[in-house]
Amino acid sequence: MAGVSHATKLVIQDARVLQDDFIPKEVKHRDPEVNRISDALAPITDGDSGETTFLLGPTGVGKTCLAQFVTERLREQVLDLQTCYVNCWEDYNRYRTLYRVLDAVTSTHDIHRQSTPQDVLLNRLRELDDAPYVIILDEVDQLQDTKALYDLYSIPHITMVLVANREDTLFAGFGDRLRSRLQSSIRVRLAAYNSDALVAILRDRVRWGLSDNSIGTGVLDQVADSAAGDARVAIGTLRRAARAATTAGVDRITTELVADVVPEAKAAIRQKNVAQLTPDQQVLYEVATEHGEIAPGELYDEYAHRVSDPKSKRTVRKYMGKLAQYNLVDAVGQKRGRRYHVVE
DNA sequence: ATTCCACGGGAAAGCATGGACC
DNA sequence: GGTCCATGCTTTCCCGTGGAAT
Repeated sequence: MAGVSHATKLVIQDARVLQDDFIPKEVKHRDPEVNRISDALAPITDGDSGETTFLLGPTGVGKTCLAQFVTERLREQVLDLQTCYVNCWEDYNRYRTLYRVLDAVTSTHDIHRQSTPQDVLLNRLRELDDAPYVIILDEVDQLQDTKALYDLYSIPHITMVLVANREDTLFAGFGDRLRSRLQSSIRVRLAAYNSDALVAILRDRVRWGLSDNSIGTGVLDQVADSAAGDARVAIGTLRRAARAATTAGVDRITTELVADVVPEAKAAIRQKNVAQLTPDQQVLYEVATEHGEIAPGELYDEYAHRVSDPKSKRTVRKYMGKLAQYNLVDAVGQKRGRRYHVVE
């Protein structure tokens, strides 16, 4: 108290608004998209099921935020509405997805992992037809087994909101039946934010979360520019800069401070993906990173050299497919001529 | 033209987990 | 407790395919 003036320190008033999972009470710059999603879900208010809706666009454009915002708002209108958020990164196959969806609305004491057949999960879901159910499937392109989509699609009281990066690769993995069923679904495409929009978003977060005058307009521009349209990176940068300012005991976020934390903000996203890999997969990624670009044979030899109990070549090929799907690595060329590049 | 290497689908084996039953 | 069974996940094995190197 005495001696140390508050004015000399940057104060984080509300750290939550700088977290990744924060959902604002109002969404800016996305009115047309919000309306289209709302329209797609509107039949639910009349007791029907909504349209299957895709939210498509690059990372950090607010897809997940929008999906949650709209379903949250719908919940205010529909009393018995059930909702569920599934991240397909974590629940990447049919069983886990169904389990998560069921677990969100019922007590699953009698359902146990592994030893309960998938059909049982599905039947239980079908029986829950007394209330509408909106399911957000995030990062749905990470789903290895699209049967779950087919299953859920076939249940009348369930409405799906599917979130993904790229439409073409997503639909390519679907198979004919599913593709034709989803042909008529609503698609909402979200473009990257421009710099002005990002600055506006950041300004709100600063107003809600930080003390006044803690960051200048020019510095906000800098944060926005470095994020290249990705709001997640922008907010992450702001969060890290605020934290750095706090530990340094200064009252303003400066240009230098932002420049310091930009690399780690960008690396953090990648780091999150790498952390989810198994030790074997991490070694493969490590080898690939050291070379930047590498032929499969050389990659395998080096990998086998580094671990005590190397997996088979076939398994490594599967692993590499996974790394490619996670966009950590790029597979260039077919068959024999293939080379792996690490994605920068 | 032939050989070589890698891909990727599918079948089967091996593993872990949890229930049922004794 | 101990044993057996069902289920799903991972890994390996097998192998047809095809582009690249010789």
